[in-house]
Amino acid sequence: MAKKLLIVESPTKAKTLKGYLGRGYSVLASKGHIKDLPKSKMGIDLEGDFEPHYILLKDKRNIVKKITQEASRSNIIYIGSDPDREGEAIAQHIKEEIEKKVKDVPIKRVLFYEITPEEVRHAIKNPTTINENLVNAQKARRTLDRIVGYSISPLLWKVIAKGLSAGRVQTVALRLICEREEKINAFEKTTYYIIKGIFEKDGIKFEGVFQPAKKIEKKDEIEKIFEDIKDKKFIVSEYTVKEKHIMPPLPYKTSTLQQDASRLFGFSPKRTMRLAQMLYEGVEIDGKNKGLITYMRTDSVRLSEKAIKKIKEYIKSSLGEDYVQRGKRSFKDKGKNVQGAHEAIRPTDVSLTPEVLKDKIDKDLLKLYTLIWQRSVASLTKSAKIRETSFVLIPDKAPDVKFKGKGRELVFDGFYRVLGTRPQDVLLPSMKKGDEVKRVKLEIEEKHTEPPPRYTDATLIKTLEQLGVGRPSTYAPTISTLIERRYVVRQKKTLYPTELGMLVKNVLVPRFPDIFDVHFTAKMEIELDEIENGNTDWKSLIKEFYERLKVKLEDFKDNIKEIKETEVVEKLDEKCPLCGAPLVVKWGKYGKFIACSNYPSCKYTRPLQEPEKTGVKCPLCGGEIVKKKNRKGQTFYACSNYPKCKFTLSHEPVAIKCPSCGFPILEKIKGKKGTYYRCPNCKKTFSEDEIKKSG
DNA sequence: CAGTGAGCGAGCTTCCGCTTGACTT
Repeated sequence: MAKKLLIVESPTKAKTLKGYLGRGYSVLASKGHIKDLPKSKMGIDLEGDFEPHYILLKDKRNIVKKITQEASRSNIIYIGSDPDREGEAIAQHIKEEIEKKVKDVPIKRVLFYEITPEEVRHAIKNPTTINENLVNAQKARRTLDRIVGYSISPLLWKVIAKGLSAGRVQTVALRLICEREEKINAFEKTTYYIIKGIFEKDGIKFEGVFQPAKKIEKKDEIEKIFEDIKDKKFIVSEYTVKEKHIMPPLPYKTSTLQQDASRLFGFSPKRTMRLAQMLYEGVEIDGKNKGLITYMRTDSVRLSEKAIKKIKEYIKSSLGEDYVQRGKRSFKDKGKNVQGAHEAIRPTDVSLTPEVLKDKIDKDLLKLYTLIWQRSVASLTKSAKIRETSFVLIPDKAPDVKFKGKGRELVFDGFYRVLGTRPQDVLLPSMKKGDEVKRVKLEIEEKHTEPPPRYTDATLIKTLEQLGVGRPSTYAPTISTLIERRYVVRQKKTLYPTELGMLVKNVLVPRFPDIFDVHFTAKMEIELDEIENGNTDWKSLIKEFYERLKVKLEDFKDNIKEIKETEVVEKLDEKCPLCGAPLVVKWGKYGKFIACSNYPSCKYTRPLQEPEKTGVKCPLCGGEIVKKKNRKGQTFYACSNYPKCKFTLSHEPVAIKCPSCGFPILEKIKGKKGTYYRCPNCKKTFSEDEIKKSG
């Protein structure tokens, strides 16, 4: 019978700990939060004391039951949820639930900063109590997010369409994407000119470019310079050689892993996380289950002492002493708490090289694992060294026309050897000041200034992280939400705002400028730090926040009609065929539609775009068959008399009589082996040849 | 492989952050 109970968040972690602690311990996982605000209502007394009314999550009932059962059989209970704000709240909630059922069993809080037998033993030997300040900071964070989300989203339902949403994180992400689009639209392309030269010395050709500090936008201006120098001698006026060290990259954390997986493999953040989770939970290797990487939701780039030692040993034995990074590398991330809940994302066992795992795990898993493995090993490999040479050439008697260029040579590959890539060398001849070089070719090149690029998953996540908006567990879901709400579409890797996304951003940002300011979250974090340090009372912070917000909410509500009329609904020149009132374009759940301005007394509506006609008559009612889209965006064909007539087809109809049963139309189906036809009535299929023969 | 689908007008939508499953066809 187990006498001690330990509760952690992740089931995988629980399994590992069980292995360390052995008999005498029962280890259970809460699988994240067990309590939260109710989904169906605000759950906060906004006119009272702002205490959040957390309820037990439905899908955690069984887990909590198991925890309390096990608790009643234990002499002592340790709660080892993650050592951070959310983890502390989880600990508090677990404690509350246990205390409802089990009395007189001591409940302790333990903090694991690392999952190693020594660290775990140390943590259990030094238990503490729940840190109320951290719990309060979580309450503040949670209530603020709920208040923002649940009081602003309904405004969108009233003004645009039901089902829409707004939030501290998603609306800022949307804002970034939309404002970038506005910048692109406002961008004015300018043309400017440079002169590119190919030179030669000692049989080596190289490139130098004349690019004046002030851009030359007039063609005749550059032509004048060109004419002036085109036949002149070119002399080396400057030549410098520098050795530079290139630092190895830091190990991966969630955000950087998502960025690279997107950039290199085109994986969406969602897919990356699914794959990483599989690597974390473990893969069957030679009949044994083995977790291949450390936890994948982390904002830390710290590596454990033990891991550093192992990886350095690996580097020494595989690449030699010369490649092992000396001294201790600081993994500090801009003064952030290095003692966070998790390590960087790294392989659990560096000796399991990608080569070893080849053929043992799925292709995509191997791709991601390779990335993680290489990056972790590279982070402890020596810097690379390059020799960089830069030169300036000037045409004879024209010292202002400087042709500049750079050469580059990798003299020590260092960590590049682990990554399997290296910067391309650019070779230059040896030169010294005063040398003359041979002019091979000079030409004017037209250049254009470029607008800023649209965000991709990778660049959006990078920006959000830099702003401190969102957490490792939310980067992927945030982008998914924007796409689900139809605020944003992803094409290839690029994120484009939709018309709806722009509308939502334009309605919200000017009316709630501080909340949807890109720096709001960073400011909030400073306040939360004060709560965590015990310097601020969380309730007064939230009260003050809400008092300010309330004014803006009221303003918005007072102006709903006006906002709708001036910013959302578009008036048409057309009159309603039923009542003669003007028609308008409104927003619905599935996009825009045309409706009568007299709603609700007149209920006339029609789709904004007439569905495309196929020219084929409906075999049931004689109406027209039109091309439509279902709510998933897939096309199908249906009778234009819907809902009176419910005839539908999944493929394009053609007015050909079925050779078998005489049904008036056939479906044209594009299969893998070519096009064939099928009768919707008798279901028989016909090849193109058979159709031609039967006429 | 086959084959469903659409309503935008009265009962519900929505937030962020922690973590992983699963009533059956």
